Amino acid sequence: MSISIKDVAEKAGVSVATVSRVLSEGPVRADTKERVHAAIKALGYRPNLSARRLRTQHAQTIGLIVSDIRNPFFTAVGRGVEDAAYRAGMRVLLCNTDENVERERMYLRLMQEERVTGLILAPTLAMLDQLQKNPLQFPAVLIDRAGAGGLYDSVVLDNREAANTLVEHLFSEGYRRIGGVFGQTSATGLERRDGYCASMKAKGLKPDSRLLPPTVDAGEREMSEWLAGPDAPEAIIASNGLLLMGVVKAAQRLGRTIPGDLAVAGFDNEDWTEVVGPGLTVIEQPVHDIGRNAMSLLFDRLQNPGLAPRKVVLSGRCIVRGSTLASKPAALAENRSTPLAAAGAMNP
Amino acid sequence: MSISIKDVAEKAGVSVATVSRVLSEGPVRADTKERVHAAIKALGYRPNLSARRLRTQHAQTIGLIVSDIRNPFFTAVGRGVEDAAYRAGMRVLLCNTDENVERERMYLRLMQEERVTGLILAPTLAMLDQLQKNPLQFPAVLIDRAGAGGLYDSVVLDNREAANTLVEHLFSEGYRRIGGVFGQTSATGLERRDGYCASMKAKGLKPDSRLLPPTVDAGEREMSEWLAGPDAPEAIIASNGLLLMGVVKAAQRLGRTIPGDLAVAGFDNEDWTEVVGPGLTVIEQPVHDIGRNAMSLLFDRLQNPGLAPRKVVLSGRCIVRGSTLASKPAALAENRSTPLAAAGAMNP
DNA sequence: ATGAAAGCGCTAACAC
DNA sequence: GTGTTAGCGCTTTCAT
Repeated sequence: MSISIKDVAEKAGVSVATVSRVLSEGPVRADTKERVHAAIKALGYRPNLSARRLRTQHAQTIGLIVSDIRNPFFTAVGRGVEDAAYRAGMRVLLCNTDENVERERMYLRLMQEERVTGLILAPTLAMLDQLQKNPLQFPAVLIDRAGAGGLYDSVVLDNREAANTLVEHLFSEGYRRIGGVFGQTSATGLERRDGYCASMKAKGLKPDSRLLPPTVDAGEREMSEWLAGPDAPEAIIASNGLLLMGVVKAAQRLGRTIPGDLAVAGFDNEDWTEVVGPGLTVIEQPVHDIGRNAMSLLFDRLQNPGLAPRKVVLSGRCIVRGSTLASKPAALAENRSTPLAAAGAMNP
Repeated sequence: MSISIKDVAEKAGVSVATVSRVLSEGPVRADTKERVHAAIKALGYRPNLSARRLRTQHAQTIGLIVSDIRNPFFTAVGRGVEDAAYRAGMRVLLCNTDENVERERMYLRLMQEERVTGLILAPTLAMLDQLQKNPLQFPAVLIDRAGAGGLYDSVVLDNREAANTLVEHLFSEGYRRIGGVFGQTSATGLERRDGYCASMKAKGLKPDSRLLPPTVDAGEREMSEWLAGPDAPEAIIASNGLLLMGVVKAAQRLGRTIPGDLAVAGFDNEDWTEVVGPGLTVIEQPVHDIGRNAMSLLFDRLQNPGLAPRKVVLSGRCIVRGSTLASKPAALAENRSTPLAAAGAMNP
């Protein structure tokens, strides 16, 4: 049994109500306040948050459910959320689903049991569906993966545009046999594939894409087969940082040079994409903004629950690096370790 | 106000005690149990965890305080902790300190207010000191950074041995002017530096090391200056994944080839270290085991608070890749994108 | 400015 | 097997 407000009251010779007032900066005479503070310090008292939450009926807690916090995209978004929550005096309850609907459901239950103030969620495809049928009991904002949405606030990337940007870029660099690997568990993966397919068709090219679990291993395995086969592409687009890593690993394993044998472009401007090989061309997402925007939508809704659902669509930024510039290989060949030569931004 | 156990009791025509018993799988007649379950479903009832925790006086919660969850080392450790907690039916409360003692103190306070069952903590140097003077009120396990420890259970890497392994390896490859960059905020960084210095001196070499904030930027900045100056090393050791990335970026920015102009070795076997340049020689830490071991120490202590503090020391594994093999550059020169040629493991 | 007391939702004696 | 009740630690009227 730990120190309670009652112990403090006793020690300070006041009632528990007074102690409570001191804690919440209520109206208390200066000298009593002093006595209470002294008692708190002497006893090492810390208020019990469970009790406080039970009494006040608000948890001051934001739930954050993502697929895998090891994915740098979600770590960054998570920090954005955390920073905003922290400024608002709220806790963040973070959960990983591993793209597993069972776990997702479990954590959703947990959020309810914690009576969270609000929820920020990157749902799997399966969950997205359920969310429409069984709406959540508390305010929620969808991030990264909103699908057609409708019921919820959301903040997402313009996935089709971004995919189109990559295709355009590869096309303009002379590539025609452009393949794609996309995450199969999220609306985001599907949208990027849609954008890719549409863009290819618009150019009279034949799209060739694979849907995979969004992991490094799956990407490496699939690409190893694909690159070894007869229909190997000359350029590849990967729909997130994990698959992108898988593509690079597969290319290296098979001894394919980048961009000589295979041009590579993808999503997520992680640190390593700048230093690997000739540098990788990627779509940079405004990761921190995604978290911040989500929190701001959430706070708006908390203050005004009647609001119509809003969808914030952010634009990616295409960072061109050597991995898609086979047409000018001379600039790269002379020095193995200065692949930054071709770095720059287009389509801001 | 949300649905409470009372509403369920009413709807099912039983007392709240009975509902509670149903929830905790207590002795209840089958048909009443059924009625209660029906009521729960009909009302969409979910128990209030704050109330339950208040009443039962245990939070079923493990606190986890790390410096930065974006650091893949901590993300991995975190998953180890989470998995173990999950199996034991416990929540994990995760907090990032950014190596900032203020935030660290704040989160420690939070943990107390949440009345966590136990705590797993990677403290800064400054906090490590305070922990000895003001012992925590609840069971805690130190990870990654235990210092001399004494008061707490801990699980750490054999940092001196690992640093020594890297020096040995570089030495045997013919390098003599071996520098090092180490994190300045953790006991771990200091230990690795100690090991490095001792090892260098034992060989009659002059250690040359820098203590830095453990970030990519700090590493890149420091190394950029160092490499451009007159006392540039011919090999460098980086004490964690972030500094290692900084080293690589600096080398690239200055046009230094790896390992031709600069050999590079470091800690943390992250995915990208395998694909960058000729592959980076690193010490692989048993990241998942660290989390698991920490949880198991914690559970032991919860069951038996009288136990003397235990320290678990794990060994790293040195994975040799091309970044330290300048002596055989021919094998690497022929193909820019197959740097795995020299991969292998020593010192298991 | 301060205290007395009710009650948030739940579990655990204790009765029957 | 089930109901009654006390109380976990806190905040918040309502008195004074």
